[in-house]
Amino acid sequence: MANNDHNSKRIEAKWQQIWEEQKLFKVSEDPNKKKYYLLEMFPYPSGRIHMGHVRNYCIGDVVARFKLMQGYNVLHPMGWDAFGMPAENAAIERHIHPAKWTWDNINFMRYQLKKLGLSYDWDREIASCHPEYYRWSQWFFLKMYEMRLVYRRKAWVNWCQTCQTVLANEQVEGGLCWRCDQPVIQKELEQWFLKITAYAEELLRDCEKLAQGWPERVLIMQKNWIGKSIGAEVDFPVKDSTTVIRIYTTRPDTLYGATFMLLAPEHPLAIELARGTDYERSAGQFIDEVSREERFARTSGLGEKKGVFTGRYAINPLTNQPIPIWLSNFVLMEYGTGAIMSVPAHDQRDLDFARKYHLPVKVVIHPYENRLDEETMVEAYEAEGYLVSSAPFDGLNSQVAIERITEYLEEKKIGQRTINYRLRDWGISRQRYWGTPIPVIYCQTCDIVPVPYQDLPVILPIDIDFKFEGRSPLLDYPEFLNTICPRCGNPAKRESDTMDTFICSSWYFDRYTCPRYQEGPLDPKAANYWMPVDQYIGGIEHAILHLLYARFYTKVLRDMGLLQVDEPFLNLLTQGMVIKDGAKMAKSKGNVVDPDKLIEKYGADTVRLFVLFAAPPEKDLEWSDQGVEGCSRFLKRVWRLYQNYGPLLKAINIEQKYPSDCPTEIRAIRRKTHQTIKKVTEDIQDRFHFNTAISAIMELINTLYLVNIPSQEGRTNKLYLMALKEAFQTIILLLSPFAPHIAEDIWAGLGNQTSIIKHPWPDFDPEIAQEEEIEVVIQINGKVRSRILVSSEIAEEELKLKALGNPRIKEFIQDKQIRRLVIVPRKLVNIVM
RNA sequence: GCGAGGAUGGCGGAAUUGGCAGACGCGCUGGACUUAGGCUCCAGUGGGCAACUGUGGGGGUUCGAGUCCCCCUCCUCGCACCA
Repeated sequence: MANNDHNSKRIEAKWQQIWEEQKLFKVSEDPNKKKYYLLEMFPYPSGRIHMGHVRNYCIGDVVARFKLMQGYNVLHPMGWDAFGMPAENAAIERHIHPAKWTWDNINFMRYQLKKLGLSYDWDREIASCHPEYYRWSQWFFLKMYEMRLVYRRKAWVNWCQTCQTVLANEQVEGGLCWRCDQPVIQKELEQWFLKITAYAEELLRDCEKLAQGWPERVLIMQKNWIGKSIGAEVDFPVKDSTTVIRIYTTRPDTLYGATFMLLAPEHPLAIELARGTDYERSAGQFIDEVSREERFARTSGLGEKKGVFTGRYAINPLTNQPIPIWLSNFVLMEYGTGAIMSVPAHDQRDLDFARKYHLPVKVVIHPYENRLDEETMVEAYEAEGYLVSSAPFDGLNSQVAIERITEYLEEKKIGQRTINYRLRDWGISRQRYWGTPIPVIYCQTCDIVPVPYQDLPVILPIDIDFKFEGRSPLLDYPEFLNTICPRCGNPAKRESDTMDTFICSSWYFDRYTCPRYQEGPLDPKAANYWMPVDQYIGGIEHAILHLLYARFYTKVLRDMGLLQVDEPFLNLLTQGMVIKDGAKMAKSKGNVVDPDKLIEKYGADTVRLFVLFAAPPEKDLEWSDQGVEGCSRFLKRVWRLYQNYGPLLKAINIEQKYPSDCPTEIRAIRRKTHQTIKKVTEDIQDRFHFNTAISAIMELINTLYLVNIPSQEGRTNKLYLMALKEAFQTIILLLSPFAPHIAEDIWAGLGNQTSIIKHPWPDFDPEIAQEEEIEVVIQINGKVRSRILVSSEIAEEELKLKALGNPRIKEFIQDKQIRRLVIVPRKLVNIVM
């Protein structure tokens, strides 16, 4: 038994301890080495590691170990995204203090991660709930306040009643809270905002820089989220009044077709316009009604389009004709100017509205191929065409007209070219306890006073009477709330809201470069040496939220002079989900596989190997217990080879040169060895296709099982043993990023004194890898009819003769006419008849 | 509706540049070892008795298509009144 089983528990514990004692993965800046910053998304300490984490971190670990062996100075850190709601929910449900719950989880999960044998520099570990981390989150807040990138305003916010807090737009998914799946309602609150919109253009533009290293779909999602649109703002005077209403449109070419105007019910002029008209009451009722509507229903496109007449008219500034002003629920106050001109002939939403309320439809653009009928049309014509009923612009192409009419508006000073973004400023206030306190003081005389830098961090009190209910306990904790105004010295109140946790994850990768730095948030030397992250690995679920915020922070930190990069993550790998029985592994579905139990049963090496072998990283991974068995079996096969021939091979010195007239069998072993190095190296570094890399290693093992195992005669054949040792040693080296413990143990067993990670990644010799004989396919009319073995250096002419001379082929050809002969060197000969 | 990705044996997946479809693993079948089972080792394994046929379906380009082009079906993901 002992011989067949490598006793994973023993050797894994042994090597993990040695790696830790020798601080093998500890790194520092070294200007003489090429740096490589490899990062996986840090986990939320929810309690236990799940398979998604295992997959994420194993993928990263292969890359880290591979780069280490290639001689890079590799930064590979780990930490904890430790603030957030689940800690409070656990507190409420189980009466455990969020801090205790969080730190217990961190300690357990760190222990779990260490059992996987991951190559982290644990000395750089950070936890975002630690005051030495969040003090700098507060520092950034104050700096951004100085830079006028932070502001406070009353705003309608997404409110989750279950979580008792505000959600950013990005955290509302289909009208439901991203965390608890409960409906989100609207509430008006005083909120702190970060001005991410100030960077909208740069965030959009720099997507181009990421096109090489990021998945296209992530960039598309980001671009859509930023939602740039180019158009014009146009002033419409209100009839019988001095008031002017400004609208935003992307289609100035349709201005002559505007037959009515729509205002958002929240528009400041909405109720004012209706005042004194016959429609005042119905308008008021309508505004009231819409305010109670769910935001999701209103913005989903599925809700009913409703409206009400204000009783007033605006003057179309180009036609000088009066058009009725209506209010409608589908116009949003937050976008553009909160008012639109309606061109029913050329906008489907407007057409639906016009037909419903019997408002006029006026065609101003005809397609080139036919004419529209405004009386009967049910589909708005939104595409390109030529202008009609547009006085001086008639006949113009609509694309051209956009430019011309915009110029005309600017000339007449009734409008201007305008760019709008869908992206809104980032509301960061959360009415929760377990988060970074917002470092602000409210004073009756001085109003809003930022906490002075020297008073940071504003410590989140831990020794607090936690009431275990939804309301933030800070609100009932006078020792925290009551303070002195730093400006006038009078009693004042602290802000009791905390920051959105996405703040923590927006700069943690910067802090890893200098985790214990005291003089400021970042040590410029370290940050500028390591940043940007060369490879970032994580789940696709963060495609918008986290990645956009992190990009935003990077640009802000650059503008503070703390960083020299524009983008934080050069390359991004979004790994697929772990699936079992056709569904994502989830507690609620009862299909979770516990990594701990698997490690207990098979060892970390097997678990690592399986999650890397079962599918390429970007695809979903279908869990298979039998697949795990297969990987375990493979490692045992490696171990058995080592048990049987390790001592023999250990004694062999492979420094000696192979003579040029090496026997065929030896050349074949060496060829396979070097082909495998080539395949594994390229699969890891060019494609991250670890599944095919592993299968190549399996092939080499299979080859060694089949070759003539050293008999008595073989034992004296030095060259043969050298080739075998070269092959086996190569297997161990190539396997080491995937299954590092068994590799390390065998490596030591082969007589090596230093860790395998210190050994350079093997190089392949293209000449040795080159096939001597290749099989060439002979086709007749594209169908394979025969195969011949030829020298890989065969001349085309000779190949042709061999193909035509092949007996089986001769039979097919007989005396028929050959119309064409296609020869693909080293691949095939196709005879066309 | 718009955008992106996908569909290959019984299963997970290979095929990187238009050139032998199915690497590797699982499963299955047979053999060896064994009192027996398991483990292990070896061999076989897309379908079809065969000619042949086969990468979701239909068409096309090409000497040659899983791969390129057109049309269609289904699946997954993202966005979805942003004027």
